[in-house]
Order: sequence, then C-alpha cells, then structure tokens
Amino acid sequence: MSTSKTPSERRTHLVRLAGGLFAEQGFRATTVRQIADAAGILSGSLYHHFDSKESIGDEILSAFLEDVLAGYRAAVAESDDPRAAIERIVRSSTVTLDRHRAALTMLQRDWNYFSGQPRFAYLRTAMKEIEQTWIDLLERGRETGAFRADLDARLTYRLLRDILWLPTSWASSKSWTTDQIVDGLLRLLFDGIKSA
Amino acid sequence: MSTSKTPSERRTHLVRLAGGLFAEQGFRATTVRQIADAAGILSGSLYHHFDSKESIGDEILSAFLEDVLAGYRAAVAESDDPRAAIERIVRSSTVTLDRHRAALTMLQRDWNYFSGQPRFAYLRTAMKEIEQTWIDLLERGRETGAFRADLDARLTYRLLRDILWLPTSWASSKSWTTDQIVDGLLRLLFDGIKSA
DNA sequence: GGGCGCCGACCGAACGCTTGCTTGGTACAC
DNA sequence: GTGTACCAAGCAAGCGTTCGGTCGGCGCCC
Repeated sequence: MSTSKTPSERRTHLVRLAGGLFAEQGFRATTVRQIADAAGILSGSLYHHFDSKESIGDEILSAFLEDVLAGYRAAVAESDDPRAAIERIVRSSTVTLDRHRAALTMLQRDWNYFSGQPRFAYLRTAMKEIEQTWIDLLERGRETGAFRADLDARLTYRLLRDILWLPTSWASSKSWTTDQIVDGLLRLLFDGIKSA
Repeated sequence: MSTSKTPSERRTHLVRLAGGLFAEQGFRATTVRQIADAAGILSGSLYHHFDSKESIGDEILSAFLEDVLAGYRAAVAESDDPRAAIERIVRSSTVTLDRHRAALTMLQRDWNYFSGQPRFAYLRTAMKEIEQTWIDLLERGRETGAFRADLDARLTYRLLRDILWLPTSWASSKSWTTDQIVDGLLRLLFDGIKSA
C-alpha cells in the first residue's frame, strides 16, 4: 500500500510538497530543510532531484503562467464581446489560481526577489501580456458602450487584477466555496454594492 | 546647516528610515545591516536605540493601527447612514494608508510572522474590530435598502478590506494621484463597471 | 576657568544560529 | 556492476544580537 515509486514521478511529488509550503509561507520564508522534512528526507538529498531551491520555484512559476496565459487567450478568442471575455477570464482564473496557489503566493510575497533575477525574466513578459489583455478588453467595452464612459482602463485594470488574485490567500478558511467567491466577485465587479 | 541633533529625535529618524526599507522589501526580508547602512551607522549601533529589530516593527505597526481604528471610529460616529460611513472610511483610509505604507507592507507580507507572536496580539484584536465595523455597516445598509438584498456581508467585507489596502503597494508608480485612486475605487465599489 | 566625571552615540569584533548548498559514502535495485 | 535514491557530515555566508571600548561634548566643582 506504500506509494509505488514511479521513475521520476517522485520529483513531481516533491514539487507539490514544496508548493504547499510556499503557498503557506512564501518562497523565501520556506527553507529547504522544511521541504525535506515534509518529504521525510534530509535536506541534502533534495539536491539529488533539483540543482537549487530556485529551480523548484521556477518549475512552479512557469507552469502557472503557462496556464494563466492559456486561459486568457482562450477567453479572448472564444468570446464575442468584452463583457463576456471578462466574465470568462474571471471564471477561468479562479480555477487556475486555485490549482496554482503556491505560485500566486510566491508572486505576491516575493515579487521583488524573483523579478530582479534574469532567470525569471519571463515573469515580466507574462505580466505585460496580462495587462495588455485587460486594458484592451476594458477599452473596447467602453467604446461599445458596455462599460461606463468615464472608466479609467489602466486604473481599473490594476484594481481588477489584484482583486482577482486576492481570494486565493484565503485558502485555509473554508467559509466559502470557489463558486460563491466568483459570483460575489462578478456581482461586485459589474454592479457594485448599491441596490438597483 | 547639518541636521541639528534633537535629543531622541534621531530615534524617530531611524524608525522612518527602517520603515522605508520595510515598505519596499517587507519586514523579514530587510536586514538590520541594511537599516544601519541607510543611517550611515554600523549594525550593532542600532541596538543603542532599540532593543531588537522587532521593536522597530512594533512601533511602526502599533502607530498604524491606532490611526486606522481612530479613522474607522470617527467615520461611523459622524456619519448618518452606512453608505456615507463607508465612503468616509474609504477616503480616510487612503490618507492613513499612504502615511503608513511600511506598516501595510509588513502586514501583507509578514502577517504570518507577526500574528503568531504574543507580542503582536493587538494585531488580531484590531483586525477583529475592523471586520466587525465593515460587517455592521454592510448589513445595516442592506436592511435599510441602500445595498443589494443579496449582498453577502462577510464575503463582501473580505473583498473590500483587501481591495482597500491594495493601491498602497503601487507607491512607486506615480501614474495616479491619491484622489484619482479613491474616486475610481468608490465608483467601482458602488456602481460596478457597467454603464447605467 | 581649568580640570573632572559622566553620558549618549557610535565603532570593531565577535557570538550563536540558520541559510542554501556540497561532498563522500552506502544500500539496494536490476 | 552500474545507477538511483538516499544519509551523514559539514562548508561558507549571512542573520540578529552582544559586548568592550572610544570619543566628543556638557555640567559642575573648586
């Protein structure tokens, strides 16, 4: 009944383990010894599977961004109007972010650390694409009359992107289901809190 | 013309210096040697003014929470209806948060670190009061018909509190004035992004 | 008014501990 | 009998913190 040892599937298991710790504590705050402990292993043995702590972070982050960008591209490509595209982004993001909680915590808490290193240059690239997608959608929606004419696309984007990434931090509190959060968010986003 | 040396005004200067670094990098990520360097001093000499790095953090955090709570209490006491109170909270918060950028970064990035220690128990207490204030306002507004009947007060609070604390992180980008951000935020909050 | 004592501010050097990472060896697989 | 997965031990660098000592300036005494 012990876990059958697939060839290099064990490596994936280690990444997931590390990811759990990163999601709770952030990347820098997590030590290689903690990761090793969680795996029931000595810290030095980790370096049989990875050549550095950063490599683990790299794997987590790049996988996350691929998923996010794929979601954004699909949402834009397969939606008729900006409002529908935004709703699709929000809904797909929630699923993606839920699967990659570690990556998001890392980006939120250790952005300075990663974004400074050449190795993680792809972070900045991906962020730019995300920003451009939002701004295009917001401006197109404004032009077609779907959104308020006085909407500041850039400002609204900054608010929205961060807002969208927030609820992931609430992981541990099981007060709400993912669906509840998305619905609450979309409602707040489109209609505000005022009664009609 | 050199800075006249007030007795223990130099201490305040050090706190502000440290705060600047905390705001950029977070508390844990900032080393006492960095603080000392910024002050043109050796790291050990810091301990002539403070008995620990945590003490510096304590001073920054407690001052911040006092200001925030004062703002919340005044907003509730001096407003007639929930909607007005919320608008007042948002407007006062923006000013407060701007003055205490370091504290906010510390809470966002190092919450786990601080909230675990008995010394910083007041953090949890203050947060509870903030939460209760929001929930009371949202529920009262729902009862009086000012807000949507299907508004989930607790969920909305979680979104709003975090949203409110977000723009502080954008410090460096001078793309927007504080007023612009508040107005955009309030508009988004009450009315959403849809055109009427 | 010149010397004395003191005190705040800082230096220089170290302490104990934790960090990410390396190295040499071993047990077991196939 | 070669390779994989691990252990045991340890390294250098960096962390927060401590400690003995230096130095300039202020009050004060005679």
